[in-house]
Amino acid sequence: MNLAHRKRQLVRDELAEAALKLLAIQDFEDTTIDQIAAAAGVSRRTFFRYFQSKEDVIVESLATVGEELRAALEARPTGERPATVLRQTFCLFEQACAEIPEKTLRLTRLILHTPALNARYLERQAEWKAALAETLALREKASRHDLQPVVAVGVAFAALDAALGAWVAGDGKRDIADLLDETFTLAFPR
Amino acid sequence: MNLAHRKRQLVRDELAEAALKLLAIQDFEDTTIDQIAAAAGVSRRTFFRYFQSKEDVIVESLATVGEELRAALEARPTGERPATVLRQTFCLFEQACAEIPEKTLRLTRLILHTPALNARYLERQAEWKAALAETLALREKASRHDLQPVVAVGVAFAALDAALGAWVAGDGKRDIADLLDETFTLAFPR
DNA sequence: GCCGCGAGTGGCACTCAGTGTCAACCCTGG
DNA sequence: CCAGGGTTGACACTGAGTGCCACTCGCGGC
Repeated sequence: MNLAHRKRQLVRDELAEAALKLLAIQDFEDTTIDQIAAAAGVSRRTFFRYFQSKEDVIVESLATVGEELRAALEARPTGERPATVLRQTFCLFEQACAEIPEKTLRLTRLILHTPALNARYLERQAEWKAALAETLALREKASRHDLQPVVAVGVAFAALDAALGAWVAGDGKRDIADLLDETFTLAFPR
Repeated sequence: MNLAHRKRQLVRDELAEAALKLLAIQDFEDTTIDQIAAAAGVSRRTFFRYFQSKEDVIVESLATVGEELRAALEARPTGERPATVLRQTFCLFEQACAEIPEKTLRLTRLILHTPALNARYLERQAEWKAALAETLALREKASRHDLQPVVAVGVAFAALDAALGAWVAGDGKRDIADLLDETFTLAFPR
């Protein structure tokens, strides 16, 4: 049973890697699923047994981020002001950028510069926002329809977007942690 | 020449109206372009001469908002702080919500609740953000890579998103201007 | 060793979005 | 009357995504 599971993971990784290799030499729009499947040595039909769409091969790497963000937020000590809680929660992104910088940079640039991928990313981000707003509302004991947590999370993601945009614009030269510090200070003054 | 132009506009409106009528009775995903074209009395091919995609029939109504926002921002008197400038700029949305509330509410709910439409809307929003950030940067005489205007605009849209979300969640019962005041106060404290 | 069973796979056919092409058809101006 | 651009419908085609079915392979039971 565990062997079958690892075999599945193998094909999955093979497909994702084949997609990334193809996207290094041609545009996302020009890349067909037939090409990706052929490069991974499986049929087109099998591709769709692993990913729901062409975009998912790339964006799939963000699948677990939502739960990780929620867990990171819940782990923060009570009493911290929302701005600090959210800033610390976003340390999650710093880690990815620091551990494998060139791959993360390439992937981030790809997602931000490809309309179809950007759309899927924003879809994911909307889920993260909802999850974090809910968790933050519980934390702050806000009433159900209080807009404060929703706005705070939205502002935090505005800071994240600005920081990531500047990060790829500067080819990853500036430290993402510094950029996040700067945008958070601007977004949550005082 | 002007007659031909009005004829074009007629077909365009017919298609948009047919789409809205269909979406009142069935989901966006279940609605095919054949259905919309047939309802408007034209061929499928003609549909694509007026709209680039199925989503565009709905989102097309937002086509001019980008330039309108930019113009509204440029019209604000110098010396106003960014938070005030952006709040006043967004009065544009209040007008639409006030003039034809039930149609705007239906359209907004549709766009926010349909993944494909939401994706196109966010794409548009990204363009608006870029335009406003550029204009604001000129206004504030910020240096080219200053993050302040980008963050300010992002924060403003976080406030807009929260307000619009609450507006449709409350079925338009609460005044959108009040909601924007509330979310802007939360997003730009002091 | 054989049989059955479930999971993974490939192939095929199908729908639907979106695009290129071409012939027919206005309307308008000369 | 006719020559022109602009609009249209029909057809064919690619590519995304889905449903279906037959095949295979590894496994435990008999």
